[in-house]
Amino acid sequence: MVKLNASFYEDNNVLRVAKRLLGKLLVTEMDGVRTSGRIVETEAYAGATDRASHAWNNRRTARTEVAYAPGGVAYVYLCYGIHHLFNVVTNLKDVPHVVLVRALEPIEGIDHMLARCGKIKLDTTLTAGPGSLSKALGITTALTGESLLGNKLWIEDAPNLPGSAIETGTRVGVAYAMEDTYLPYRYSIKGNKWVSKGKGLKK
DNA sequence: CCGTCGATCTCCT
DNA sequence: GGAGATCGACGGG
Repeated sequence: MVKLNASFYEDNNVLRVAKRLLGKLLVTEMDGVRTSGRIVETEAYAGATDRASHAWNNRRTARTEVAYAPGGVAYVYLCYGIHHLFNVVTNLKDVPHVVLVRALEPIEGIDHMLARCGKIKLDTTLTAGPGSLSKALGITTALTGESLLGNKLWIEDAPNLPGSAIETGTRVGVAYAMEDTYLPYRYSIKGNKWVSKGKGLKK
């Protein structure tokens, strides 16, 4: 399997990256344990011009500074004080576009993932949802800023899906974003059972 | 099956 | 002080 390279992440179209990430393999390897899952759901956050983005209007805080790095690093932040949400930084330096990975289909190291989550049986609660998948793969805010070209956390290539296999919708939990609430920036693999149950708002 | 609520960090969008 | 790119526990029907 081939790791996605810098040029994949430095693409200046965050929507294209979000769609291309569907079907690819998100891998972590820590303490000799490899776990992975196929990406089945993503959301794009278009930085300065996107009111749903933490980096709207080029806002810079300690938390979001990493989103301004060149594409190809992890942006992991704490949501509701508890959940670690994994995002892929895209585009060039100083353009804070990111893709939130919202759901995975578990592939490798399922026993390790279950153990991390205190679960016995495999079901969709393991990795359907951005907080859940981070816990299953052992992703925490300690990994924010980590290169996706390194050996802890990376994404392996897979063929791009045809447009007909991709479901498009509105993003989950962004009702505060005013005119950007209804942007069609959520993508998932049509009919895949590992997609999260989160509902985007309808216009 | 559904609605409610608590957890508890960051930024006030 | 309040809300948030969330989840799971709990109680009622």
